[in-house]
Amino acid sequence: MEDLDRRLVGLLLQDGRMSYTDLGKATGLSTSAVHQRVRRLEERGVITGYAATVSPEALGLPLSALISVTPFDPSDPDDVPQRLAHITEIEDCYSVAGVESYILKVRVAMPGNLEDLLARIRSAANVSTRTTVVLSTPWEGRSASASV
Amino acid sequence: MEDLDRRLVGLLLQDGRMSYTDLGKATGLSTSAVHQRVRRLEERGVITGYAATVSPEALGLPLSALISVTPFDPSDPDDVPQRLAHITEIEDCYSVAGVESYILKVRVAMPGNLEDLLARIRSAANVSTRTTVVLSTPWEGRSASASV
DNA sequence: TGTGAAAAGTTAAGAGA
DNA sequence: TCTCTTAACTTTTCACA
Repeated sequence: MEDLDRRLVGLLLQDGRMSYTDLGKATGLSTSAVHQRVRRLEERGVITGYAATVSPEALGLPLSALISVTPFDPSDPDDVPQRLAHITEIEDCYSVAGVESYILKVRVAMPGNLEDLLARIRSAANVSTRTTVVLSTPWEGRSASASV
Repeated sequence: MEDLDRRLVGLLLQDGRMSYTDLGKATGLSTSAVHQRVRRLEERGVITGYAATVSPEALGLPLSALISVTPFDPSDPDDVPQRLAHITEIEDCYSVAGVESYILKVRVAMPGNLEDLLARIRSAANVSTRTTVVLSTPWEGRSASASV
């Protein structure tokens, strides 16, 4: 990928609503050249979409936790992600190389909701869980990709 | 927060570049009413920004890992996040209630870079680390906030 | 909080190098 | 792959309910 494309991606990571005109000013390209390049980045799957970033606290979800998930029965077919997909509190789901099989990141309003959520996770996927509560978030979503 | 605001936030989580005109059509509001509401959501800090979402693989960072961080010397002043802030590979930094003090999510190009990164983390913050490699990501960034 | 209207700015698509 | 052009659309601001 070209340097110009990298710069466009970097700018759009910082401000996903930046206009093609401003992207052009920042890169020295014409508006339509920017437009074409961004469209190509989208088509190639480098840019997969655009999203508002919201404050979970402001939306009433101040409590985050990381949950390690281990299947009870290792002989079960491993369809844990599918079994958990409908649970909207689970923001991220990683399959990992560790003592656990999966690590989930969840957000809820308060401790009672976390208790309830854990019960739903355990019964939906037939797993045991180990939960680590997040006390504070020095930063999040800083796009390591920005370093590219 | 009102139901209309929730719907606007939900729509902008899904498509952060949606026009005010289209947001108006989706909510039944006039363009300028949408504009005012979105501006207020931004001012109140509910919407904190907009970002392109990119594929880390397409950017050449296919290897993710979760790193548990524990200070060597518990009597040290705890400024681990500040000491790590300059390391751009660290996408998320959580302070947690567990045997470890922090959990980091990082992205790198290949195993060698992970080795190098761990050395930099340990020496920058005077910590020990325990690393869990991510094998696959069934989903990520699904905005639990969408459930609001 | 909302509306509608008008000016200023942006996007999208095509022709041409 | 770039620029330029032009029509269609979107944003922004304002007066007013």
